[in-house]
Amino acid sequence: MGETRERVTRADVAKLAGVSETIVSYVINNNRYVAKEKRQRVEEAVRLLNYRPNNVARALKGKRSNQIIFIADHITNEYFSSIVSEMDRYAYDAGYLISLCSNRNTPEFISQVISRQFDGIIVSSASFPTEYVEQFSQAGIPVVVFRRWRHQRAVERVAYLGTGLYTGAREAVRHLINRGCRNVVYIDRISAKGHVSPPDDMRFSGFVDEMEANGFAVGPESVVCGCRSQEEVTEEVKRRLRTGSRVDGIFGRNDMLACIAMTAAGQIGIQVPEQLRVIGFDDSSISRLITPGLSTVGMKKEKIAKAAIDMLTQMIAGSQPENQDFETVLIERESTAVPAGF
Amino acid sequence: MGETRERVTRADVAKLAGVSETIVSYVINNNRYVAKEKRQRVEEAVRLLNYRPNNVARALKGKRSNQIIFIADHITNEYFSSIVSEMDRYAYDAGYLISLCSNRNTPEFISQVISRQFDGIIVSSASFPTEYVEQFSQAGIPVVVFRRWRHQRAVERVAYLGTGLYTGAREAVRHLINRGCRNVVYIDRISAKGHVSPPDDMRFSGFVDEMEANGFAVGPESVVCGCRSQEEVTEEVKRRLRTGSRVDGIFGRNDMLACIAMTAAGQIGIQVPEQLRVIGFDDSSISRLITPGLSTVGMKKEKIAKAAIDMLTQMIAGSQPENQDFETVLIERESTAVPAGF
DNA sequence: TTGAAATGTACACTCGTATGTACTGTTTAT
DNA sequence: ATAAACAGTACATACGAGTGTACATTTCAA
Repeated sequence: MGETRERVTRADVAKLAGVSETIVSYVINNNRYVAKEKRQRVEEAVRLLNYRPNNVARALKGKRSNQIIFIADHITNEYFSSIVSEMDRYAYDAGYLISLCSNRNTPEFISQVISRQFDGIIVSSASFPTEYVEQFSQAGIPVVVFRRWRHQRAVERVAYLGTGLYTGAREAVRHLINRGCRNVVYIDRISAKGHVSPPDDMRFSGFVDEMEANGFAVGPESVVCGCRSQEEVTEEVKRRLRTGSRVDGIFGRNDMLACIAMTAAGQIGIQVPEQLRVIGFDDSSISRLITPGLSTVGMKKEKIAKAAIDMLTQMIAGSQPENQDFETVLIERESTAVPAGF
Repeated sequence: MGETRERVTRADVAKLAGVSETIVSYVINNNRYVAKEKRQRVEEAVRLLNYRPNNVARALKGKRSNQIIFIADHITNEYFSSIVSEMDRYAYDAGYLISLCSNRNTPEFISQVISRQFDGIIVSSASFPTEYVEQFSQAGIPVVVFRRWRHQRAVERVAYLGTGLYTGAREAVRHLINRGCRNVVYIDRISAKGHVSPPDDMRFSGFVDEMEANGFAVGPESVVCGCRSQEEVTEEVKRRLRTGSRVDGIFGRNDMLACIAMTAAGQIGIQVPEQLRVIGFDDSSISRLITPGLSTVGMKKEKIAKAAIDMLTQMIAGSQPENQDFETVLIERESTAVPAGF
C-alpha cells in the first residue's frame, strides 16, 4: 500500500486471463469476435487488476489524443471561464479533455502545441496571427477561430466562429442613440502598458461604425483610452463629465469599465440614467449586482461553446463545417432606462 | 499548400542529413557526443523540414507527458480563473501545459485522468473523495490538493495546500465583531438544487467557530441558506432585515452574495455601513467596483498558484514537499468602515 | 458429403521516440 | 609499447497499444 505499483498493461491482463494480448484488445475495443467465455475472463481480469488502457499509447498508434486545446488572450475573465466551462461539458461527453493556455505568440509556443498532437485547437485571441493558424492547419490539426468570418479566406481545417463582438458593439451604441444620447464616449480597456486597442478591435470598430452610420463624428473626445488603472479611468471619466460637458452616454468595452464609469459619475453627482446613460459588454455577473443595474450586451456563451466543439469534432471527423456568426443579446437594465415622463 | 503534409519524423531528418536516427535523437536531446559537422547537418535538416519531436511518442517512451491537470468544482469563478492563469504561467515556464476539467466525481472520470498519463494533478474541490486522491497516488501520479492539511494523513505523492478558506472566514467574522457587530448572519451559496453547504465547508466552519469562540450562538436565524437564485437571496435578506431585526452584520460566502445582500439592504433603506456592516470573500473585482466598496478577504492567488506548481514539480522529481497553508489578507473597504464619530 | 461462410484466435508489424550496449577509431597516460 | 580513457556511431530493444492478415475451427446450405 502506498508503493508505486507497476503500471498495469494489456500483457498483465492477457496473462491473468490466459489469453493473448490481441484478445484483450478486442474485448476492450469491442471490435472483433471473441468467445463469450474468454470475454468474461478478460473482463474479470480487467476488474481485478484495475487495468485502464494507456491513452498515450493509443494516441501514438491511433493518431488521436482525444485532447483539445483552447488558446485565449486573457483567461482571467468571466466570459472566458464560462465558455471554457461549457466547452468542458460538451467536450467531455464527446470524449475530449481540454487544455488551456494563454497565448504566447511565439514560434516555440506553436511548436509546443503541434508536437503535443492535439486533435483540435480553439483560438480566441484577437492578436493571434493568421500565419500560426495556417501552420496548425498544415500540420493537419483543425482549428476553430473565434473571429468574424467575413473577409477571411477559406483554409482547409480552419473554421471561423463569430461571437458577435462587432455587431454587439453596434447594437449597444445604437441602443444609446435610441435612448437619446448624442455624445457617446467609448471607454477602452485598462492596460498596464497604457496601450490602446488596435484598430482591428471588434468592439471599437463597432462603436466607430455605428456612430458614423448615425451621423456622429468620432474623435479623441469620444474615446477614453490608454488608462493603466481603475483610478486613471475614474479620473478621466470625471474630467470628461465635469460641468459643461455634453457627454450623455457611455459605452464600456466591458462591464467592469462601464461600472467604473458609472461609479465615477455618481461621485460627482451625475445621475444615471437621468443625466447619463451607460452600457457595458459581456453580461457579467457584476452587471446584475450593481445599482443601478447595468445594461449590457450578452453573448450566447452556451451556444458558442457548443458550436465550437461541434465544428471541431466535425473537422476531426474529416468534414468541413460552415462558419457561423452568433447574435448577441441586448440586456436592458436601469442604466439606460428612459426616466418616467421622458 | 493546404494539403495535409505527412508528419515529419526523425527518420526523415536522418535521411536528409545522411545520418542514423540515433544521431538525430542525440542532437535533439543534446545528451551524447556528436561530431560537430554531423550536428550541423542535422540542425539544418531539422530547420528545413520543420521537424518537431512528437510529444506523444516521447511521453510513451519517457513516461512523462509534460502535462498537468487541474480539477476544480466550478471553474466559472474569478478566483479559479486567476489561479489557473497564474498556474499556466509558472507551468509553461517549467515545460508543462495545463488541462482543465470540472470534477465529475465518477470512477470513469478517474480512469480517464489516470489513463491520460498526466505528470501531476491539482485538485481544488471540496467534494473530491480522498479515495480518488489515493487512487491517483497509487497510480504513481503526484497530487496537490487544495485543502487544509491538518488532520490529513500523510500519503506518498500527495501534498496539501491550504488556501486559507477557514482562517479567512474566521478573520472576516472577527473583523465584523471587532467593528461592533453582535448579530452576524452568514449567507450561503446559491444552488439550483437548493442544497446547503456541507458541514465540511471551510468557510461555514470558520464562521461557526469564530462566532462561538466569541460567545455568540449560531442558529438558523444566523444562516441564510438553500436559496436557488439571486432573487431568493434578496428576498430572504430583506425578510431578516425588516424593522425590529437585530441583524447588524453580514458575512457573504463570496463577494457576489455579499453584494446581493448589500443591495437588498439598500432597497429597504438600511445604510451600509452605518446600520449594517457587510463583508464578502474572494477579493473579486466586483468588491472594488460596487458602492460602497465591499470589504472582503483575499487569497494569495499568485503565491498559491506558484506553490502548487512548485510542490507538484518537486513530487514529479521524486521528493516529498512540505504541506503549506497560506494566510489570507483582510481588505477593508467602506462596507465595514467605522462611521465618523462612532 | 463437401465447400463456403461464419466464428474465433494469434502472429507480427506499426506508431515515433529514447537509450543500454557494443563497437570502432583516436588520444592520453604509464 | 601497451593499456586505458575518450570520442563518435549504430544496432536492437522498449514504451503500450491497434490491426492486417493468416490460420483454425465450427456451422450451415446444397
